[in-house]
Amino acid sequence: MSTSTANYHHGNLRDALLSAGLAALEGPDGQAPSLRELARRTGVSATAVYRHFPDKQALDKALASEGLKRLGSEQAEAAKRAGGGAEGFAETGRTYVRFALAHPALFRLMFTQGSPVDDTGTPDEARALLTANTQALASDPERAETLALQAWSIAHGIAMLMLDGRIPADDALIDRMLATDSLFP
Amino acid sequence: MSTSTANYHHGNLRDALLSAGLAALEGPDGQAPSLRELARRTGVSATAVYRHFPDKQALDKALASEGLKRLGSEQAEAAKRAGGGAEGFAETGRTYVRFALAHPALFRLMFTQGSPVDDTGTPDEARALLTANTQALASDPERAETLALQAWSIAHGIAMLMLDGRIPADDALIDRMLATDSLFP
DNA sequence: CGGTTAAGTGAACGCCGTAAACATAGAGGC
DNA sequence: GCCTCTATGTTTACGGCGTTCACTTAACCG
Repeated sequence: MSTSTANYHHGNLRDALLSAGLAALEGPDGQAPSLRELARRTGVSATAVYRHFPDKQALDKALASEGLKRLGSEQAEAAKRAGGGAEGFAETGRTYVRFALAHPALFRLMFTQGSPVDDTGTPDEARALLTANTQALASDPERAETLALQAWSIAHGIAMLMLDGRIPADDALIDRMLATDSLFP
Repeated sequence: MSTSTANYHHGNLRDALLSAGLAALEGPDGQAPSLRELARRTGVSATAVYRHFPDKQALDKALASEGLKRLGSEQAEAAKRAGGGAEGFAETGRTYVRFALAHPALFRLMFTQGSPVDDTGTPDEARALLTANTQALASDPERAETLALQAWSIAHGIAMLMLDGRIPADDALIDRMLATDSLFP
């Protein structure tokens, strides 16, 4: 009856759902929102979602992919701000952990969905940064890949253990644990 | 009718549920079992579970706690087999990651439930091993705790990234990434 | 303008965790 | 040996979930 019929054909439900999803993931509950809840918030019936995503997991993957994109750009910006090089690389690590603490539910979602490289073949920005940095910084190019995986693992481990409450989520502690000279000889 | 009335009062439903839960977590689906599914497998109504656990999360916590106990004893055994010392410590790290790969669903559950130190105050064996080893091995005792958290983080990061399919779950790769001399100067 | 199709709807299914009321086995006191 | 009490089960029911199905409606295209 009201003008709300104007958006019966919603215009862009897909984007609206993703925005609502990202917003919900930032909420205080730290819980991934249900499909029905998301539909409710968007003012649409639950089944309408299926016109844009084959199932809930597809929606989650889209959210995860957006999260990965944001992490990558935050890391790139942080590295640039630090002037690149070794200090820039260290900054990508700190940014990784801080991102996880700032967006816990999104960060979890990013990793419980399967790897996003399946379809395109090109890696996300975060991963590209990692390999580029380690290749530039490793003395022995043979060790570059191992170094990359080690650096990723320690940042990811810190992030996860802090998210899961096993380690205090302390900014100074992040710096201390990621101090490169104490880690890599 | 049959002798099945013999276990109407089940004897030890609590333990039966935990066994069924641990068995289900080893299953190929890699999914935590539902409360109802667990009750079904144990041959009992769903609500019977509530006589032994206040809610599903309590059941999950009990399963997680058992998982932590098993991880700790596997680590202790591995360290002893390696003769203790630095090599023993390194072995606890490898065991940590291998445990995660061998019991993915259980390992995940162990960390998505809150820290188990809440009630008793005494840490689990895995954690006790970690602090003992790092205190014994650190040159500077001030750095021992940082070293402990770094070692934990890298093992946990490797485990998680492998479980989530971000890094190939390769035994040789585990060894390479955890090689202590390449990590800690 | 009329018909096809993309994008919405509501009802229904079988799961889930959980609450409430009821039933029974077995232990302990008389 | 009975009676009662309590621990441990059962059935039924509720609301929420993801998903399927049959349907309506808006919008576009020839």
